[in-house]
Amino acid sequence: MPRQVRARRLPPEVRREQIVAAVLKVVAEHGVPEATVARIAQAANVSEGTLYVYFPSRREMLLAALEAILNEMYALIDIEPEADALTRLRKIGKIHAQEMAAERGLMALPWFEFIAAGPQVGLREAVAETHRSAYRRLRGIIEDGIAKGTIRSDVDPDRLAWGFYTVLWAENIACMMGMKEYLGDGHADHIMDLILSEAAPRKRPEA
Amino acid sequence: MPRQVRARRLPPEVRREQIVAAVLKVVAEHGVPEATVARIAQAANVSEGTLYVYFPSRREMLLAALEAILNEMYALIDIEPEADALTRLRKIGKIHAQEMAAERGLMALPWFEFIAAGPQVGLREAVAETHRSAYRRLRGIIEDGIAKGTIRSDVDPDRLAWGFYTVLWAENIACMMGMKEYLGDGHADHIMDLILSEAAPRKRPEA
Amino acid sequence: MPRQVRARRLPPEVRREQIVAAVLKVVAEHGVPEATVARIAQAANVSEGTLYVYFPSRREMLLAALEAILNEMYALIDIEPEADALTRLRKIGKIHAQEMAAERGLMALPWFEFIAAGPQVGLREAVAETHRSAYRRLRGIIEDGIAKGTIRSDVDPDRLAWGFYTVLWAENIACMMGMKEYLGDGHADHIMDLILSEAAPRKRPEA
Amino acid sequence: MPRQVRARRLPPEVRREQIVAAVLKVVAEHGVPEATVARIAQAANVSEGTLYVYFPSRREMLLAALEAILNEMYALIDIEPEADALTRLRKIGKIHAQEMAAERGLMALPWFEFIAAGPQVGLREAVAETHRSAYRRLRGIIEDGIAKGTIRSDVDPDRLAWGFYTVLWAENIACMMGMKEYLGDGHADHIMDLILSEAAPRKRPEA
DNA sequence: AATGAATGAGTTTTCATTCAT
DNA sequence: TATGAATGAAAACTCATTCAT
Repeated sequence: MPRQVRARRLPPEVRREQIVAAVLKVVAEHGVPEATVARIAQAANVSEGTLYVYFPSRREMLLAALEAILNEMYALIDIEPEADALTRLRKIGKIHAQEMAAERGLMALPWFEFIAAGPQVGLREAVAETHRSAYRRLRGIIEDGIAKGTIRSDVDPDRLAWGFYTVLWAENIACMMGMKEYLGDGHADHIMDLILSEAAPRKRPEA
Repeated sequence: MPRQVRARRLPPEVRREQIVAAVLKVVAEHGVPEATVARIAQAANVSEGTLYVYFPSRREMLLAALEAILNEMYALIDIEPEADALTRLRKIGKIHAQEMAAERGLMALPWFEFIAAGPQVGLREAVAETHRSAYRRLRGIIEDGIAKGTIRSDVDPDRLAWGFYTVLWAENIACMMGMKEYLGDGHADHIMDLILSEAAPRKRPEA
Repeated sequence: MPRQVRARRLPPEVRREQIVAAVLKVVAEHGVPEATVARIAQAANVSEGTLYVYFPSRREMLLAALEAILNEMYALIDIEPEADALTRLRKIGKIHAQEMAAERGLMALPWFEFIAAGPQVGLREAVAETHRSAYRRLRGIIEDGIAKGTIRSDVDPDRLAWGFYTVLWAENIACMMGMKEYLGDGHADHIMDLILSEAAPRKRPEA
Repeated sequence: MPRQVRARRLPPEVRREQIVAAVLKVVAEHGVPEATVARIAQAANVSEGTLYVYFPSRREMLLAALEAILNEMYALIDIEPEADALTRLRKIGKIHAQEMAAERGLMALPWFEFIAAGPQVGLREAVAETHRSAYRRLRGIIEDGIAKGTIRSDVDPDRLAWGFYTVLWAENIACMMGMKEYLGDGHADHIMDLILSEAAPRKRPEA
């Protein structure tokens, strides 16, 4: 007869999600190096031993959390899927900037928080892969826009996608360092406009 | 009970620099969280005790290394001091890009490697301050350019300086994650051109 | 990476007591400053890590041990609770003297062994508080005796209690320094008699 | 040409005294466990290396300091050497009590501060020997008093000397723990009177 | 499946002692 | 004689991982 039932028997998938959510919470609050299994267990309202029933190691827990962030990023990218490419890009950029400025949600958990484990733990490669994955999705939008004529046909999709990404990254860094002066004064927005205006079709490239 | 004299007596200043160099080396190789005093001591070829003769704590060692990076950044910014502002900015951008692509020198040790110690250690604030310090220097160049007429007078120096910084940051991130495709294909250069061309005086601001 | 299971799983309370016992043993043998966690772990036959499962710090281990000593002292004070006050005091004094002379049991672990951690650790205050606590209990006996007429009504309970305590302290010091000549030849007993005879009611206060 | 002359060449004996004084100062301030050679060197205004020119080890420094305390105790005992024995004892007791209450001078550095190094360092035995030495001197006064008739001839000098010592010890302990209530309210004085009145010659032994 | 007590290697930091200068 | 840079063993404490229950 157990004195206290901490966690009811739960479907494995649910339990896993519960743990992943806990990892994200702890990482957001304390950063990766301080995301100890003890803290994760507490946040997940589960014993430390249970974590190891669902994950072979702390590293795997972090990777699972990274994947969750990727999905969040996908969700952001897939916002307003019926709009034209440029509109979509602008929308994505705007929301990202807002999230960064507000330090809110998963987006405010900068991806490279995961870089923090050091170059040799192998999380960095995972982060890079995550970025590449999101990047490809983004470029898909651009290529689609070119095909549909909503983006100038002479635009190099790689160039535009990376330009877009440049701003996202800078926002992430600024968010991570708490540089309100960068996030708050629309500097990133300005660069974003500059980059996207290059891609706008018709007439002069400047509006 | 000292058993063995490993390192010959050295002028304190030299030894300090030796240690700082070791810190940078270890951080570059393993990242901040894995930059243990044991590793630093080994890299500096001194005992762990010796480290504490020169620094009161591991944190101070890291801060000293951060300062060295800042000085490197200053040196980069002060390159070609007699040239006109735009030329200087272009030159700084070019060298930074090269260093990042080559993963060479101190510049290739991305500043925000130091962010990796986790939000609670207080290194992040130090990094942010370092960035602000370099930023101000950069803006000084711009303001000087405006005063001398080599930069358009209607340019907002903050906007331009942050725009410039945006690219540096993105390059740093890409370098840190080993994203050769970003660094090698001139994507950052392109954004840099876009930003700087806005600031060029005479004629139409866009080519 | 746990290699070996040294200690079988035990009810937490039992393990805690086991550790406290180990602390007392080590302190008695080596003194507080040399009561290292390594020694305590060895004495308790658990790993050092296990100690920190039950106590947040070495200091807390020492305080727990101090509390155990206080309880022992309480037990001594509460001996023969139905006897009259003077008889009780005499009995307490006698047993204390015996324990000190025999260097036996917890009583032989002088309280102020805990003072030895140095003035800055803050254990001294805890020791003082422990003494005050036992002192109050002792004074309670005396006040009770006065109320019941077994102690002269003109006796100042504080004076008598501190007088009693004076002898206990001296015995402790002598025990700690191994001064057999003091403990063995009844010198403390004599002072104790002197002090208690003052408190005896009726007739002449003793010749 | 040395940049800064810390300590002029000094007669060895003077330098030794300088160091011993530093040890006492540091022990009084920080206690034995915290009396590090670094602190001692600083207090003596001498390099750490120099300490080892005059003493083979930290332990010897502490023992030398203990000896200095013994001399201080001798000086206290030899106060008013021409007075009669009881007067001398009363005087000694009074000054000791004052010093303890005021936490002043070397006397306020309780001897058993030196016990703090732990039972196995061998300082305790040295402390005990110091006490015995002072004890013998004290008993000499008493024996002298008996011979001269200023102390009752039926008094056991050992008993009286130890009784006297009992109070000194208790005062030391109280001082060490900061028990103002004991030191300030004359409790120790009272016991002292009790003990000494036993030794007063003529008439009844005191009421 | 779930637990959490137990582990021990590893972390940062301290400090008595030595010895080349 | 005097120095203080250098040492390394040992201190307190942390934490990912295991496994008997």
